[in-house]
Amino acid sequence: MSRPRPTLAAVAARAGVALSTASLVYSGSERVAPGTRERVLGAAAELGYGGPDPVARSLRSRRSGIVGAVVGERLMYAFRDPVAVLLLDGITEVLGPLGVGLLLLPGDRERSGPSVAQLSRVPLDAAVYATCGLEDDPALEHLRRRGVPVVAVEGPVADDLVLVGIEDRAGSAALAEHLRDLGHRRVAVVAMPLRLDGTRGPVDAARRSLVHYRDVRERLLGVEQVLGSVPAVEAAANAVEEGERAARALLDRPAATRPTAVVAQSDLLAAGVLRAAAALGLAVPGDLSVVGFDGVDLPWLAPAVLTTAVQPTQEKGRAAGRAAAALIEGRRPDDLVLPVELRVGTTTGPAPAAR
Amino acid sequence: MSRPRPTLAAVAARAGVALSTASLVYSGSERVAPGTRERVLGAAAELGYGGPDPVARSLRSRRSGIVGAVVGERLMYAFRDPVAVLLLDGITEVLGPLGVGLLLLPGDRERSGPSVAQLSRVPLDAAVYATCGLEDDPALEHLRRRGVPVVAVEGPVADDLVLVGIEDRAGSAALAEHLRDLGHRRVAVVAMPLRLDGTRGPVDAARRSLVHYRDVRERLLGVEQVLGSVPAVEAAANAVEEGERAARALLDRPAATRPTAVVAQSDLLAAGVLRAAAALGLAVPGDLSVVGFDGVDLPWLAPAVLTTAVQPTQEKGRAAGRAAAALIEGRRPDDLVLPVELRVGTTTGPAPAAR
DNA sequence: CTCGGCCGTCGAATCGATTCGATAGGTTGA
DNA sequence: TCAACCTATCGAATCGATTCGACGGCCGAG
Repeated sequence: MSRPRPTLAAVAARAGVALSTASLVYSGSERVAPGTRERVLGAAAELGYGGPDPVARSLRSRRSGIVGAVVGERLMYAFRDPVAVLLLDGITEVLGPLGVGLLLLPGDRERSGPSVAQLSRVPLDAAVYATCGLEDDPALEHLRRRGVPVVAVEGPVADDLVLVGIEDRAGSAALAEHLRDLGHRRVAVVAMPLRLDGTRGPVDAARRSLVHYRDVRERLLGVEQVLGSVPAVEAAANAVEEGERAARALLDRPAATRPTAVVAQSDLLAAGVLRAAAALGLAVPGDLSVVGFDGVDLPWLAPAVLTTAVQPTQEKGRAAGRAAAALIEGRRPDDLVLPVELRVGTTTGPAPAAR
Repeated sequence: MSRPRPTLAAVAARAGVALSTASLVYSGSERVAPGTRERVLGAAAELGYGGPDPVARSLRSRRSGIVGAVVGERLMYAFRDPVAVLLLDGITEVLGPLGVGLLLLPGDRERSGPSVAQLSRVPLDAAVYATCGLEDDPALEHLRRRGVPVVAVEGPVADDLVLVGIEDRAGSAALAEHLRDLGHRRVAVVAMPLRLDGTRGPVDAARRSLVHYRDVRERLLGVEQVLGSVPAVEAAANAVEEGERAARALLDRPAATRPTAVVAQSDLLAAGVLRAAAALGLAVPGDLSVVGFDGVDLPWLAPAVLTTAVQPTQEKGRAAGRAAAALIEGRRPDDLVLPVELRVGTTTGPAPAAR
């Protein structure tokens, strides 16, 4: 057991062939005689040889078969978000059959990016900024120097990155128009975190200027483009409880000043808003209309159907996977922006008559 | 851009030192003169050298800094389970600071294990069977031949694996005792999948003998050990909807033959049972008591508090991470079984009087 | 003034494979 | 029968670092 693992050289020696011939057997070359092949495979079996060492193979072929997924915060938080999970699933769906594995690169408690120390020890063919991405992330600079191509999903924008995104702004605008057409005039936004520092509460101009996430900024702009400036409350995380908390701050006041509609920047936050509304005894959509964003499956919302902008999350993941695969092969794929679709559910209705 | 990346040799040449000296600089050795160090670092900066190639480094050091996480099914299913997410989070919490990355090894549609083709291309220092693990998984055999040490969390049991688990049986037995003490005599089980083949429905002896998951088997045994043989319905997946579906089959019948308590093998399934009960107009715990397992945070269950066996999921993950780290260093850690704790909530009560 | 020791640097072997050009042996056509 | 060709196998260079033993020069001690 503690014996050193046999190498291909040992196998070749045992089979009585040259190292290069044995290698040919494993690389599936046609140019090796059936008898020889069997002899090599036989020797390998006898020695308990488990196949060519991936590291040595990578060294020569300049390819590790590993793509890094930068998820930006602790897994337990990142994966609470169904969008992140679906996205990763789409990526692996494409990469898996190609024999490429996905390496998780979570940030730790404090920083939002992965540690450069870890990054520099891991052989990456490409990296995907999956759920996050500060535009001044030091890890990004490191990847550049290493020559690791990067796909950014809703992430940082730069010329040397391939971008896969969705119509955040248009989708948000469509939701805002829907509310405007229903007569809503007092509309508020519950925003996803503008940056990962645990801040929550009303968003003022100063805070507003600190937005680090592209999708957050775009979704905000989409609403403002239709409704003008609207009050916004930031959630400390993209999670149901945070949505509820933010919504309470917005809704726990007399009807005359209370918003008649809330635009949550994600379905998760919208679920929280619905819970807050229920807790405060507000009827949806009678007293309050609520919209989300993403179109994720929230089974426990039933029978309510959330009005939201449905994005093709899994397809976005597949696109990111395809982009990474292309980059690995040395191609440079085009940026891609996927459409979102307005889904009108049962959580929006005409604005209550002004009193 | 398309220029080949500079190598350490190029940096050394530029700095006018030997390759080995340059290497010393990057390996943080004390035995290099400050002036030399600066000259090398300066040359590296000028050339845009991003640090030593991880692959080459791994080849020599026989260490890749990568641990594989076998999650057994598609990510989108695996990560719907909060237990899986928390477990992985615990693992990365330990491994991350050690500079070790976690590589996801999902199964594909059909097989439950990762493909050997993928496995054999990836440099692994160790592997963790995280949420799954067939005892006859071909991937396991492959890892053995490759000499990759394996940590099994609730997974396959074998002498050459390090096991990290919880008191599945005792926890289940405690739940069963709780129900027995409350006077329940007609108790049914909603079981997690016995194996990953999409089967759902009543579990007969034949099916029962096919159980491939240790935790499922143990939890079943725990209940039987207290209550004797009880009817069980298998869910096709560990998910809320599947729990609901299984529970409907169990509960949609006259009160005289309906179970008065349901033991769900996970909190997710228990949530489904609660939904089924609500849909059928059954009061909990008046008409029906429900228990789960895991102790995960299900915010949308509020204000109900699920009676369940709370396992230290995250600590289990940390333990698995520590075990993997130990194995990488050549140590052989002991198996570990963590305790679970009965949490009595509001979903269990005295059995309804027999009519 | 000289010798032992120490510190910083260098050479060379090594990790385990891939891959291309070369070669030996056998076949085929003229 | 011999040249021309194939084909299966082999040798050797290569990927990019790490690491250990050796070496040269500078210092202090005798």
